[in-house]
Amino acid sequence: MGKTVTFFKSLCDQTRLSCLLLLSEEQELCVCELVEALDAQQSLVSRHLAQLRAAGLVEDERRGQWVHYRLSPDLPKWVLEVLEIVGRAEAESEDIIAARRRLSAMLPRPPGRCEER
Amino acid sequence: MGKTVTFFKSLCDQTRLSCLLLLSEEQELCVCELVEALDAQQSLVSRHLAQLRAAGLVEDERRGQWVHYRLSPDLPKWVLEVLEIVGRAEAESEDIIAARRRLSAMLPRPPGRCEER
DNA sequence: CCCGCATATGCGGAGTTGCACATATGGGCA
DNA sequence: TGCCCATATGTGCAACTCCGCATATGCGGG
Repeated sequence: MGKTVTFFKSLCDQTRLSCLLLLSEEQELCVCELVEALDAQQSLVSRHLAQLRAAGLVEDERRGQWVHYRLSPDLPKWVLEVLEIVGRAEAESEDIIAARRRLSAMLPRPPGRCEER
Repeated sequence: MGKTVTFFKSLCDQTRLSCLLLLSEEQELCVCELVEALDAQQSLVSRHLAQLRAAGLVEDERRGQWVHYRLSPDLPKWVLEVLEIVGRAEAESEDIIAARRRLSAMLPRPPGRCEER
């Protein structure tokens, strides 16, 4: 199947879209932060992240108990452009605002995040 | 469901994506042209166009026996930006090139198109 | 070594999607 | 009116998606 179609399949679910947009904003988040931000079940988030990884959109890195996700560093330019545009368009959406609020309410999270808690 | 997610659901099928990209290029196409360009069944194309119409992405206009489709005139700017970016990214794809070839091979089609045949 | 926390995955069910085939609708034309 | 062409839609099926629940895995600390 076309790579482009595969890319859009990743964007056409609210959980995955929110993950991608939050990762664009925050550079890097661990699973538990996304679970909190999206107010979703851990297994759900984990599964969608696995799909994003399979699609090559994100990469993960284990640090201790935590697994951190970020956008893949080698995404084609047009993919980044699309994400940026969508990010701007969605910036004021209920979902994203609520997610950001829950995220920043988690704790004071100095650089290093989950490791500190 | 979020409007954004709905939009991407429209893009995540190859038939619909190709329809949208061809419509971006050609301004306006009738169903039989899309059927030819995509080398697909008429019922398939018609159904996907109906989905795009339901999503508000295209509008149709009956002219005699033919129904012409074009992008909706009131699409949000970010949607047009995404379509443009994808159009550029997909411009060289097998699918689109073949579609363009079949389209231009249909006939000499002066402005007015299907009406002339 | 064992426990607990963070994360991943097996599994099954409900809903959805994409498709082909057949049929319906609607317009032009003899 | 009757026929033909372009388009839309009903129907049934196979495949796939999304989800929750339960369980597995991986890691650090006591």
